[in-house]
Amino acid sequence: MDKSDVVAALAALAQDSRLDVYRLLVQAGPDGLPAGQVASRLKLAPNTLSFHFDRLRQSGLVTVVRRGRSMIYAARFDTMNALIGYLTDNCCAGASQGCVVVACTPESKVAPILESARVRT
Amino acid sequence: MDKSDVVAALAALAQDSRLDVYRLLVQAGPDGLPAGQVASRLKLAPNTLSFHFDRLRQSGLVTVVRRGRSMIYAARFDTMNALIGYLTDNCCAGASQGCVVVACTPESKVAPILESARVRT
DNA sequence: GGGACACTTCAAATACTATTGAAATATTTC
DNA sequence: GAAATATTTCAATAGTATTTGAAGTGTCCC
Repeated sequence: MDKSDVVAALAALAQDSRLDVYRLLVQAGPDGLPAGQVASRLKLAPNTLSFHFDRLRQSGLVTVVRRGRSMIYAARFDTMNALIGYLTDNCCAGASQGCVVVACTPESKVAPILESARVRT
Repeated sequence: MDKSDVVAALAALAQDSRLDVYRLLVQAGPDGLPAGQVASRLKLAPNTLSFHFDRLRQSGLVTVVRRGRSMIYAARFDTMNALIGYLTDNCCAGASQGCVVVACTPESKVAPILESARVRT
């Protein structure tokens, strides 16, 4: 993850609605949520939400797959971990004081859908 | 740390120069660096840098104290930890899969300067 | 106190971001 | 295939951020 990716991810998260969306997806876990459910929970207009999802997707923070008429968005934990790693990297020039690194690696409970699941990153 | 603080901190970090500045301060550790040294290392105009420091300070990511003619800026590790905590909070609805939380709590090697050290947060 | 040094503040120009309403696309159901 | 559902794309507008040059403030040293 290079600097421009990090800036893009931070910029994506640095907005009220998107931060809410992202956190909702983080809490939802690897199986994600359909766009409509995010829209209704957060009371966002579908076109506005679509714009925000796009930012999150372009910056690598979420993935999306189509399932029927719905678009299922899910948080990318690898990106979140890389982001945090970048921020805390070489903290205090590597001094030994308690700097623990985060690692979120949850697993999906849903079997991967192979045919209709073309993931757009 | 409430949502608006988190958005402010993320927005502060979501900018090329500021991200560089912040990381430099994180690596420098709790004793910080004088503004001029940051300016020369990152090749930034002093007024531009001052603007960026202000953003970082307003969002609680850095502190500043005057030492003689210099302004010493330092990263606030408590804010960084809170920020990361917010992002990873309730990850996967609290599922038990390996979600470790970060904690950076380094200590200064410099004895606190009591007279001239009015910290502006 | 006068000059040099280290930074900050101000004002103006330019560029980016978010939101809205209207129209378009993909998928399912009848 | 037409209607309904779920979501995206487009165009316009209003608000916010970054940079630059010029001027200002606080501190040290003679």
